[in-house]
Amino acid sequence: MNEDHGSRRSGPRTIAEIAEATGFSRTTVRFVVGGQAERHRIKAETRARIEAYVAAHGLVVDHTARSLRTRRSEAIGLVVPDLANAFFARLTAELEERCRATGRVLLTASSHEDPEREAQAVAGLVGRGVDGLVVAPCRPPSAFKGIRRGGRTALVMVDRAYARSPWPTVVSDNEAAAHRIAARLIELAGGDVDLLCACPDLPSIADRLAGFRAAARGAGVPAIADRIHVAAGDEPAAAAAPMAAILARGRSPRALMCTSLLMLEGALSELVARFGRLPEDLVVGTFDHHPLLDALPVRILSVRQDEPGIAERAFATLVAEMAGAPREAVCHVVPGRLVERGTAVTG
Amino acid sequence: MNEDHGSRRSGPRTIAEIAEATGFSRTTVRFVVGGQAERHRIKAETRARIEAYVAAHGLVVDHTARSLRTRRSEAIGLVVPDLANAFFARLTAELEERCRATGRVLLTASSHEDPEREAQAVAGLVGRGVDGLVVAPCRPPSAFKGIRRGGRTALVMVDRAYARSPWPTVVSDNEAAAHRIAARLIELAGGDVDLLCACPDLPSIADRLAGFRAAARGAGVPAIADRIHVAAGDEPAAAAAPMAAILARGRSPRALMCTSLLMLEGALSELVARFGRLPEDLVVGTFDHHPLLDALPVRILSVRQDEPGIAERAFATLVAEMAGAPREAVCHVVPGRLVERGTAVTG
DNA sequence: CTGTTAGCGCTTTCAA
DNA sequence: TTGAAAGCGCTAACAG
Repeated sequence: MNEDHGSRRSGPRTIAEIAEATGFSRTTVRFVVGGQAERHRIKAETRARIEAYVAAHGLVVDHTARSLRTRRSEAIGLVVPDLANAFFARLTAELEERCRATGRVLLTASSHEDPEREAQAVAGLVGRGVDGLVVAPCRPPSAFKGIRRGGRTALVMVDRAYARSPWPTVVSDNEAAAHRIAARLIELAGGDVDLLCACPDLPSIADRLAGFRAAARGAGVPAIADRIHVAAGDEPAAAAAPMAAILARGRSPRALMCTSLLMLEGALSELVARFGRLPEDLVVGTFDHHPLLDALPVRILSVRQDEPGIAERAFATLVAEMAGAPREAVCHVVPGRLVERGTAVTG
Repeated sequence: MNEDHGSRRSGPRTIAEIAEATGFSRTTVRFVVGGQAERHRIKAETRARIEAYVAAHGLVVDHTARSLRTRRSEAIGLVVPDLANAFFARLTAELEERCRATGRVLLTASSHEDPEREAQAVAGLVGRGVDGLVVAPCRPPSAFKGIRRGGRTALVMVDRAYARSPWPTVVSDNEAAAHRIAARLIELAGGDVDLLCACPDLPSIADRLAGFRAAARGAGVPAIADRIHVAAGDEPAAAAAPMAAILARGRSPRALMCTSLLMLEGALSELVARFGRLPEDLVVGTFDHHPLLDALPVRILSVRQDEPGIAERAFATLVAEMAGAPREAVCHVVPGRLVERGTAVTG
């Protein structure tokens, strides 16, 4: 029956168990394990006895119970389209690091670009009592209105700046970066440049398109609309159709700009399939850097988004709001870094 | 003073609030929102009134309070060396998906290969009351002995099978896969093959080394010990030193096997730095696939680990243990998939 | 069919 | 310097 008398248990103890075992009250125990022994002038011997017991048996304070009482969980939630995506994976890692450093934990969830899943994820995390939420939203954020439990959950958006979002937002400088890449490609290829993009309605992608268009306009490139090719989805296979359209011109593109690494992967596959290799004089521009790009036998420009910077801004904003700062619907823009490398193979 | 009378609040309600507002008891409300209306034969009108109220005002059940009472959190924890690493990112995504599908949430933490951080992460997650824990351990798992709160936290290890671990473990078939890659490289390069590796003491890497050695032995390759080059850490920059040793022979290696993508990246950088391009007849074998590998101008073999398979096995094992199944210290081996692609550039 | 009650382990306030 | 008591929102067992 009662195989568990409290003293035979292995594993860490609760505060009440320690109190009973040492003969002091819960309050006293809590003061010493909470590091408030000095402040409450606990007798040295009392303190020593309690600390010895803890050292011997261990202690894990139950955050569940603590949260219930204090109405805060020291946890923050993250909702992204896809955790396996390199950008979001790095963002997750950076946020997790900041959580750890401040004694918090990170709860993660993926929306797979599905607003319903996103809503479920948010509700689930809020129900778990997260103090704050970082979301890379897959739709205009109207759905977030009523979700905040008692209005107490802080919220910041990342990666996608929907117009007139009421939430603070942190994004990369997509338009400026796209402008820089495009201008350079146009310069290198004498204006003969194509853009391969997916999900043009996402704010981040729309900004990249705008940057591309502005650069083309600035350089006087004609018929730029015919040079913008939209894939059905942001995955390598979806790049096949638009690439077929490009290759139907009967020659390799001179310069190719991609709005994501996945598009680039798809494009390269198609080129390799068509020509047996990557055309030597091709120039490529892309968003999101990957070290393997350096080994490709083409001239390549990429923009590395500043995940640590984005994470830092988002986290700081979130913490400020959790600490009671008024929410401001500002959009923080974090610059990326342009990486240009001459082609290695022809060097 | 009392600006909040309970009915003026916006946002979802607690069960007690709904009970008071509708005039029924908490039990009744709980039965209908918990989908147990049928089972307890709640009057249809009662049910309709409650459901209407919920539809109008929303409801978020407080998992914090529920957990405190039920002693389970419907949450599982994941501790990996680095969330940004592509393999672990995919594993995380797969686990998160399985959590979502079963109404759980995933709490993530990184150890950065530091046993102390790992212990902190585990303690933090256990303190949060996770029902189960998936860990890619960075040291022999002796430290996990006492951590399980009340002995109730299920635990399964992934990616690294330490000898005589008392916990169920799920890993890739590193040795067999390495054997296959090595055998093929030896065949293609007439036995002229080098291995670049980091962290040879990790069980996964040790297994890959063993597979390499066995293949070399089987093919009668001489002086294989001289062909194994160890980097100081699993990061591209650390590959510089061992690559320098290889290149000091005055010629490009014929076949190069890497125990991780990061090693491969470092190796390719060095080759490009040395020769201005990748040597045309180089053959490369590596662990962990990446789509960009397909665009490299070298013949390449890679083993794609089966993250969904690993996640599925780990999750199933964890759920079984949480459901009361006895813990078995078995090691599940999930086969990877060998991807071989002829060189695109010389094709 | 519906309501009452007693805690889960913690923090907080008040008392001694 | 220490202790007692109330209660966070929920579930579970038992009464009607």
